[in-house]
Amino acid sequence: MRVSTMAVIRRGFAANKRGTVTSPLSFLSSSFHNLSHGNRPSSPKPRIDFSCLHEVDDAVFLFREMLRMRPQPSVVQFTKLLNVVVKMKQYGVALNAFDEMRQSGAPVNEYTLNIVVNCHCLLNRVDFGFAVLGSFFKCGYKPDVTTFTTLIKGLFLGDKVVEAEKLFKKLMTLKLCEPNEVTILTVINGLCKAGHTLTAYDLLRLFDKTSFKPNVKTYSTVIDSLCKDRMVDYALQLLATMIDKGISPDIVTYSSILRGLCNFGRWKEAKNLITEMVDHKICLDVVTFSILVDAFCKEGLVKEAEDVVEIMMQRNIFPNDVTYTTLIDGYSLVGQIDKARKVLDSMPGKGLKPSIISYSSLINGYCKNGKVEEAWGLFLEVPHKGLDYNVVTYNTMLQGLFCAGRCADGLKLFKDMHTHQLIPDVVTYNTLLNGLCMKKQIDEAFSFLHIMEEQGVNPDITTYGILIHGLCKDGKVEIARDLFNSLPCKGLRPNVQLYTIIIGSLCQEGHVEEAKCLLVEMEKSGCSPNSVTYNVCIQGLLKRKLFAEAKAFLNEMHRRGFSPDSTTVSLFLDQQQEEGLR
DNA sequence: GTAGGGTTAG
Repeated sequence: MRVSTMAVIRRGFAANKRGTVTSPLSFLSSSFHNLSHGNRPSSPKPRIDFSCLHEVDDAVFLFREMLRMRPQPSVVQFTKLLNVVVKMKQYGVALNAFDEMRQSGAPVNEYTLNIVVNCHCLLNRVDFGFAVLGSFFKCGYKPDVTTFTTLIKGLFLGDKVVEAEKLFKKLMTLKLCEPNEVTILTVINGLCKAGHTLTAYDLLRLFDKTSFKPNVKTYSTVIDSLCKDRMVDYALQLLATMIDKGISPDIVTYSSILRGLCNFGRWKEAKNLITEMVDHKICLDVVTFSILVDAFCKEGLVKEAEDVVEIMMQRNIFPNDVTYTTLIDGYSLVGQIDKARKVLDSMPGKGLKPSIISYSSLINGYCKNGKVEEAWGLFLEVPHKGLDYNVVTYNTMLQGLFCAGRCADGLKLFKDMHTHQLIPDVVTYNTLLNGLCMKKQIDEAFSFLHIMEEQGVNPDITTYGILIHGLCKDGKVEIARDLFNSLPCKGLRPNVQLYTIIIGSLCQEGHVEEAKCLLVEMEKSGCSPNSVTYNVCIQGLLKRKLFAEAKAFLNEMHRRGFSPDSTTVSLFLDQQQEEGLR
C-alpha cells in the first residue's frame, strides 16, 4: 500500500516539535518539490503537490503550515489548496481558511475571491456571495465573468430563477462582462433544473442564432432535461440539430438519450443508439452501463442486469457504488432480497464503500418485502459505518414502519429526525399522513397538515391526494369533494390519480351523475382518464350493485381501448353468477 | 500558474 504522504507530513511535524528537524520545509519534503534546484529544502519557491491530500484535516494542517512558512507561498499555492478543500465539499472549512488568510495577511487575488463567492453559493447563501463583490473592489480587483457566472449559479441554487435571469440580462445590457460558454451553460442548466426546460430549449435555439454558440455540454443539458420531462422525441430532434451544426455529441449526450429511450421502453431505438455510439467510436463507460443495468432492473429483468455487469467487467469497466446500488434496487423489486443483501456485503471486498444511498436502497428493499425488522437492523447500522443519515433514509424507514402498521414507532422515528439535523420534507409528511390515513386517524393527519404548513413545507398534490383518499375511505366523501374543489385556489391542479380517487369514491357512494360530470371536467382540464380510472369506477359501481351503470362504464372503457383488470372481471363474473342464481 | 460548467441512484 502506498504510504500516505500526510502520514509522513505528520511524522515530520512531530519530529519538528521535538526540535530534531529545523527547517520548516524539510518535514514537508514529500509534499513539496523544488522547482528547478533539485531538492534543496530552502528553495524560495516550493511547488506543492496537493494530490496526496484526501482528508480535510490534512488540508487544514497543510494550510496552517503554509501560513507560517517564510517566504510565504504564492497566492497560486493558496488558491490551489483552497480549491482542494472545495472539491472535498467542505465549503465552510474553505471560508474559515480564507478568513485566516486575510487575518494573517496572506496573498489574495480574484481567483481566491471567486472561490469564496462559489463557497457561499454552494452553501446556499448567494447573498453573502454578492457581499464578496465589496471585497473585490477593496482589494483592487474587478469581478469578472467567473464571478458573475458563479453568482448566477448561486441564484439558481437558491431557487431564485427570476433573479438569475435578471442578472444574466444585466450582464448583457450593462456589459458587465462578456458571457462565455460556461455562463451560457450555467443559465441553461439552471433553467432546466428549475423545471423550465422549454424556456431553456428556446434560449438554446436563440443563442444558436447569435455569436454565443452553445457547446456540447449545453446541448446535452437540454437533451437530458427533455428526456426527463418525457419529451424524448424533442431530445432526438435536438440531437439531430446539434450534429447538423457540427457539434459532436459525446458520451454524456448519448447517455442521456439512452436513459430517456430505456425509461419509456423504446428498447429497439436504445439498441440502435448503442450501435450508433459504437460507430462514432464512443466507448460505453461505467455511467452508460449503469444506465442499462438500471433500465433492466426497473423492468424486473435482473438476469439481464447481471449480464450487463458481466459484460462491463469483461471490458475492464468496473461497476461502481452506483451500479451496485442500482442492482440492490433491482433485486429488491423482484423480491430477491437476499441477493440484494449479498450485493451490499460484497462491496467492501471490491474496494467500494457502500454509500448512504446503497443503505437506503436495501432498507427500502427490506421494507417493500415485508421485512421491517431487518430494515430496522440495517438502519441502526448506518452510523457505525461512518455514514450520515439523510432525509431519504428516514423517509424510507418511516414508510416501512407505517406500511407495517407501526404508527407509534413511525411517529417516534419522525420526532427523532432533528437529532441528526434533518429537516422533514414534503415526502416525510406525506408518508406520515398516509400512515395515519391508512389507520383512519384522519384528524391526526389533518393536524400534521397544519404542522407542515407551519414549518414552511408546502403540501403538494400528493399530500391532498392522501387526505382526499383517506376521507373517501372513511366515508367522508362530501368533505373530500370540498377539499378537492379547493385545490385550484391553492394553485394546485388535480392529476389523473387524484381525479381517479375522487371519481371512484363518488361511484362507490352512488353519486353516479356527479362522477360523470367530473369525468367530463377532468377531460376539459386536459387530464385524460386511464384504465385505472375506469377500473376503480366500475368496481365502485359493482360494489353498489349499480350494474347498468357499471356496464355503461365498461363500454366506454372498451371504446377508449382500455381493458378491465382481473378484479373488475371477477366482480362482473360474481355479478352474473348472482343474477343466474336468482 | 490558480477560479465558474453537462450524464447514472433511494
